[in-house]
Amino acid sequence: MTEKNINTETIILNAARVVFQHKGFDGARMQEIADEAKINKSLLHYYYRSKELLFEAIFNEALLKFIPKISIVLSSDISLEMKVEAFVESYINMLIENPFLPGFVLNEISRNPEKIIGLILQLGVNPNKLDAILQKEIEQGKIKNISSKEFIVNLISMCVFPFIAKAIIQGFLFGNNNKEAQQFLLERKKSIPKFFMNAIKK
Amino acid sequence: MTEKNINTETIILNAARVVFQHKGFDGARMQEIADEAKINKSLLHYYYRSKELLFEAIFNEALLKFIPKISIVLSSDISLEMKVEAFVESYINMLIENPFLPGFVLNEISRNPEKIIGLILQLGVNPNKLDAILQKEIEQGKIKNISSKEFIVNLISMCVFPFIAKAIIQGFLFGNNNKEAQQFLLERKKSIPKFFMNAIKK
DNA sequence: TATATATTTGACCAATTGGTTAAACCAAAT
DNA sequence: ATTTGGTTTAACCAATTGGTCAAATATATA
Repeated sequence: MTEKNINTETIILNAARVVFQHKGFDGARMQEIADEAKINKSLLHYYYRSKELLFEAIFNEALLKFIPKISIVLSSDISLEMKVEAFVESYINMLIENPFLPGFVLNEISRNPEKIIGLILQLGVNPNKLDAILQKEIEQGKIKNISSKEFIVNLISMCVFPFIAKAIIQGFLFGNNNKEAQQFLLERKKSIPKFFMNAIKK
Repeated sequence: MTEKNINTETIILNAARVVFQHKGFDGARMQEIADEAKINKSLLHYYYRSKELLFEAIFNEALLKFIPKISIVLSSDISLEMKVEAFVESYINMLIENPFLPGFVLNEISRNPEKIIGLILQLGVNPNKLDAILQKEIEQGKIKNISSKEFIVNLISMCVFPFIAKAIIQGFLFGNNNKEAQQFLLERKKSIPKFFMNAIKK
């Protein structure tokens, strides 16, 4: 009972994840999610009362995965360069496993910004820690003067954007060759930290 | 007659642009576009036979604006650094005027990649020119070794991504202070070229 | 085994939505 | 003034969609 229960719920969530991430809230159809899960449509409403609630379950999970857990990397006792390397490596690995995540999350946020304000404040990211680290490095003359905001926005931009724009990059720069485009994304695990550290090192 | 004709058509396009860019194809309602244009819904179908056709008109226009016209900047007779500055300046100006453009275009592309393959091939971007320029600079020892693909992807990532992620950046880094976040985007016209050139200069 | 409880299904519904159509309207030409 | 052409509207329609409900089925409990 409980096991079957959990199982069905997982099946539903997996199906909903696929459909919502590909089509967005407006484009997704409850029937399509039911088909994907190979269950009756009514069963969706049995476990999640409405499309809204089912979507929220998927979206919250996606948002948590999308928000990089920088603090873990930051608090480790390694050089800034290695921190950047470790962050990019783990974040791009996540993106390769969840290529539709960024587009999905960012799109739904901009479609409904008010809804996530609460979630964001709840998560409570503190840029202070990064601020302190950067300040020390700057004072020691190791890196150029850069704000933590620029630092984090530039780094995440270079990691995430190519995944959002993969189709267009693949079309324009790789003659629609999927393999080459995919390889390009992979290699960025190495090229981004190199590029990034060159930009800030003194 | 003709004047009125053109006028109505423009009114419709303006209304459709607003609604489609905010809600996407699936989220947009023909009735809402009609309301925005303050006309009868049937009139939409009189000028554009279907939602699809009206959407295509908006999307093609948006795609053309979104694809940076790099060649213009590239062919001018100024240093690479100034080319980068000019490109970022003009591109971010466009983004400030059309903040919803990137999310709209990229989202609809990833929702329907096949449809734009034709458009892309038609536009025919040639990275060769940029390739040649970079190669020369590298040989002259002015910049580090970097492929034109990395060059263009990194540059455009840093320009575009913050606009797609504005809501989340504003929430996390600026305590939902719109003005500060907007100011941040503006200042990137200067900070991106500086950061970027530091990364590639030798 | 019999009873109660939870799960799954098929049939159905009300609301929404893109689209159609015939009639009304309006400006210019005759 | 009447006709003619394109333009605009109101009423309507068929299909889709999220959601409901009662019946059926499986599962656990007594």
